[in-house]
Amino acid sequence: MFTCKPYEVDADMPIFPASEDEPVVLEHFLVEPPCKEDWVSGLLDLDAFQIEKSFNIEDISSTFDYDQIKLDTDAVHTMLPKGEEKSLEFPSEASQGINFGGSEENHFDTKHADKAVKSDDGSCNKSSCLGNVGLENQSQSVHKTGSDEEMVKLSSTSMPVLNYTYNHHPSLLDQAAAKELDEAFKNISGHETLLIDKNWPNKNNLYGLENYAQLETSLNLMKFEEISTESEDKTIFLSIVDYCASSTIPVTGPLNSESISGQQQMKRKRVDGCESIKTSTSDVSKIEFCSDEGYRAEPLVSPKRSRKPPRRYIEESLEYESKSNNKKCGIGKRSKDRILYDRYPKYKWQNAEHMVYEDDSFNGGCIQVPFGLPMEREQPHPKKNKSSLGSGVSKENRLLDPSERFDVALIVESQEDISEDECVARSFTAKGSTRRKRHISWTTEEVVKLVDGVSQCGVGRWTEIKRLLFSSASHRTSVDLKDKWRNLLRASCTQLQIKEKFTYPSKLMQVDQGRKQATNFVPESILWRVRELAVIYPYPRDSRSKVSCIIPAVSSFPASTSNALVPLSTAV
DNA sequence: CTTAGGG
DNA sequence: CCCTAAG
Repeated sequence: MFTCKPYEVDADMPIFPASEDEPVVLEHFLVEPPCKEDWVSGLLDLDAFQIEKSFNIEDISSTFDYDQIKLDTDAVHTMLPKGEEKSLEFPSEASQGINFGGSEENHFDTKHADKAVKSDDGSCNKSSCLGNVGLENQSQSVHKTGSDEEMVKLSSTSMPVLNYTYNHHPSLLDQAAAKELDEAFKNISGHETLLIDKNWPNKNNLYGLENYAQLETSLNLMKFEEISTESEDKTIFLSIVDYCASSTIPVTGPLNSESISGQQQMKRKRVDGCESIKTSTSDVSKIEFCSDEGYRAEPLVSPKRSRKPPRRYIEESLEYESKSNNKKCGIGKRSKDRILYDRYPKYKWQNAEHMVYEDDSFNGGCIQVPFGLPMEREQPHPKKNKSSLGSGVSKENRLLDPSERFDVALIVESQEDISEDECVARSFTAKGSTRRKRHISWTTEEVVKLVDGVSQCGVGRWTEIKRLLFSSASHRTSVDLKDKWRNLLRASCTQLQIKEKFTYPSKLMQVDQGRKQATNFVPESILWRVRELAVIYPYPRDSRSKVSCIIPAVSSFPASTSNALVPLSTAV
């Protein structure tokens, strides 16, 4: 409907139905603001401009918007009789106001357009509305000054300049308004410490200054023609729009994509406003064109832009929720955190990335991760996720249970438990968070199977063994097998070594039997077998060394091993 | 992805 | 069990 045309085009635009003056004026302003830099130089103390105070680009964008809004509202409020305030926010309202004519004064921000329209529309307003005209003008002026401030802010951010601007049009500004503006400015921008793109001022200030000049011109115009005529209003509006648009441009350059997106938002809003306006009068539409152009004048309308929360952010928050819902695990968050922290002190918690979320910059409406509740860190390597997902159920049963460490023996592995764990695990692993897999102690049967598997497939062929013998045991991964084998190897080594200290025969066997019952102590027979297998299939390195140590022992008990081996493996 | 190895 | 490196 209303396509925004670059304002150069506007100059040529045939679109000015209303009064001839307007086009002229518009052209005037649009094409070339009178005495830009000279004027600017005169107005601003360039020296005062401090490069150090250059802005944080991001801040600029945000502050910019905010300021505008704030300024508009505050200024208007102060300036205008009560009841007017309401209209400020939305163009639609403004348009209505325009149509009805009565309440138009109220709609400034939406802005000048509204005003202009209104003034155009209802001539009555000016006369009848008190100082409506006056007010409007004032408000406009205020508004402008506000924008001026912004300009200043953009350019130098130095208060002196601001003051200067205020003084510059004392007549136009209500002091109270000025104060408020000032305060608002301070509060908002708050930080004088600004960011610093040292290049920024150089590049952009001129531009801003130009705009500023334009503004000034418009202001002057207003001044001179205090009794605002429609054309004037429009011109003013245009100039302002112009200013906004042009001012935004330089900002965008240095700004990153974020700012751009924000501007887009603003643009959208602006369009809305324009539409509403357009409905009211053709003149307005014209104005709208000017404003709409490729540049975004939005800042006038748009509320403070809040950053879109990063995707990961959202995910995390969601995950957090899901976690909180997962109470069934009975895992206190605290304990979880503690364990996690213990386990992954380095990259899970200390990583600065998460700290970012605590940054103030996300104040806006974006989703925040609760500070007190550290999110689980995303797995550094995608590998983890993949493995858990890829191997199907293999790793899913991750449960973070502090008790797991202690009462291992009490946990009798059962498929039910596992499945339950799986659910839990999935929710957690979705994010790649690393939950420690629930400890499921190896049963003797499993050990035997493992040993059998090793004897069949050989050491190191863990995936194969898993496929053949542990396909049903989802909770045992090839890695687990490997680990277990290693443990068995060690156990065999140590246990047998210990054993050697005793007089060989039956005594120890009995002891082992007793232990076996208490804990899941691996039956010696199995250990023997393990050792034998270790000899046959030398386990990579350390096993070799171990085995080498052990081997003599094995050789020393050849009979027992051979005896125990066959029957036990099969029997157990 | 699979193994080997260190923790 | 976890994590990482290496192939």
